Amino acid sequence: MSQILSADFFLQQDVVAVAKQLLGKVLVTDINGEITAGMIVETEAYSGHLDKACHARSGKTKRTSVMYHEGGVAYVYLCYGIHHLFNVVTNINHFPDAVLVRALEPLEGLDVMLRRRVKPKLTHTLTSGPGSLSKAMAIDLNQYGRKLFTGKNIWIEDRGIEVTADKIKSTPRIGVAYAGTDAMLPWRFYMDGNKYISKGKISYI
DNA sequence: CTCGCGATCTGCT
DNA sequence: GCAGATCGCGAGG
Repeated sequence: MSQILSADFFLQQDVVAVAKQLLGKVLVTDINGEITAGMIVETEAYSGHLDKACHARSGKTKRTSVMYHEGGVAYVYLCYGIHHLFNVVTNINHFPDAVLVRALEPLEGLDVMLRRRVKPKLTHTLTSGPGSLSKAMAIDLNQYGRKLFTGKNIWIEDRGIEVTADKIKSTPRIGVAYAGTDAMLPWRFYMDGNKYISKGKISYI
């Protein structure tokens, strides 16, 4: 009943569509035999050179180079010098699109996640926010560029969770006020009512 | 609950 | 030099 997303899934050329399709899918990591899994409940789409909020807006750098790879690899970067943020690279070769995963609903390995986050018990903050979920899932620069469809280390599964269009809400992306009119694009998507949604400040302009 | 702030690294200006 | 796709803490309501 659970199917690892194939390489083809990530080659779709509409990153906004992929951001919506990833809601309800399950992100899994196996780090030194410790399995953790969580349902993706919040995403943001970032689309290539023309998107003023996308890291690829100023071309290819050491940090962004993996965004130019064909879809299906991980783009992980350090934000504010502290937090690792996890993105799914999409689109075909040379088109630097990515989906930022902003929140998960924990499903498996709760004890491992709590230990990594140094938390005594489960609350909605365990995997609410991109930096938090990366810490809970042990995602860091070791995952940079790693393939997401091999079923090893890190991958994404379809477990048949159905997310109908009326359950998907959209808003502008978080923390991208510097992006001019692109800050208003409604490219943040989340599952309505899920308690693990992050509470970041929305940047309208 | 909300607000303000410090931590700490990358890459552009 | 500085701002950034953030978080957790303490103080105040």
